[in-house]
Amino acid sequence: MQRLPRTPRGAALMAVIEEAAALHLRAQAVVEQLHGRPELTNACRGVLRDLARLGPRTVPQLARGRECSRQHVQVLVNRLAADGMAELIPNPDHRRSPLVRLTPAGRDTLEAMWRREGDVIDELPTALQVGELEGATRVLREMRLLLEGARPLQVTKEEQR
Amino acid sequence: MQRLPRTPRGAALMAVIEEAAALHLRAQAVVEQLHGRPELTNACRGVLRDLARLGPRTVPQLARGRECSRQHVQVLVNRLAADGMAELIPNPDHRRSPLVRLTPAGRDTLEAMWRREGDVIDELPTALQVGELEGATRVLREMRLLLEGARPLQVTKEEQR
DNA sequence: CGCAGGATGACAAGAGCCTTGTCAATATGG
DNA sequence: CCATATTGACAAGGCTCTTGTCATCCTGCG
Repeated sequence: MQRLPRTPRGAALMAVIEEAAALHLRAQAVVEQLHGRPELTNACRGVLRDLARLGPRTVPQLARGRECSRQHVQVLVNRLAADGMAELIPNPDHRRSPLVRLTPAGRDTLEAMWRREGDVIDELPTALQVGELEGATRVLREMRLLLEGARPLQVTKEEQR
Repeated sequence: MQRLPRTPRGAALMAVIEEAAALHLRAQAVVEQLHGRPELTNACRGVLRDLARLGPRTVPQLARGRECSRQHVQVLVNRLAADGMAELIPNPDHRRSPLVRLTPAGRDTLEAMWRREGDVIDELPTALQVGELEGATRVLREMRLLLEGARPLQVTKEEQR
């Protein structure tokens, strides 16, 4: 039973992917127990982050940016709205599709999350140098772009059925 | 609204985590469409990989190695057994808890998966050097170990209720 | 302007992943 | 030998996400 990239470079690429996956899972676990259960679910937090990063957006816009179905995003947004984390405001460009905006409560929640995460990150006792970290980041980004390759995007017409 | 690690190192660590997550998701998407839907689901593939890596194991052993509930792993194993990918063989050390072992069909399936993945990896057109990749792998591993910190493990007694 | 076709919100059914709780049968260790 | 723990099986339920369907709204084209 062979580990199958056959070139040294292939093996090294595979190792990076595996470690990236392991780190991601571990980081997610840390984040999970950091914000505890009671707060928002993972997917909701993702939408919240998008709203903070991108500003008010309609549901379909959020869905496109997230590469998942607009119906699902709709559910998440409705949940956030019900929880007072987001609100729907009139959209001057579209009467049927309101803009979703963070409420102050949503903003506070997000900032508390970021503060908790930042605290953990800043206190990690590591000897890693900023230069090494930047090198790793660059490698990871390049690999992601490679894997994105010629990716199709932006279709719609209800995703071509 | 601030991105909150306050030190340069914190920001660099955060960047690595974010890129690792992005790469992981992208790699998962590639793998997903590589093996197509008809085959096994993601979780089943994970168990299959564990079986190949670790050899015959009981369900509870698999669950502990995977940090998820034994009940869930049981379901996955039952599914694999039903699909002919794994088989249950008598366990000399435990009459009630059989060992789960890959069948030849399971092994073939796994090897086909690895071959497909290896082919994609080996053919990525990248200028990244093996040394850079190894550096990135080292950084990622170190960060994961940092985040594992003093992690509790191996509790049981039905997970302390 | 009028209208066809696309976009949007809402709802539903369903798949996959995972958890906790429970139960009966079996192991284990003192 | 017996209390305690483990194991397999089943159930209920939550979260994430998909696809399909509808009625309604919007937009662009003629």
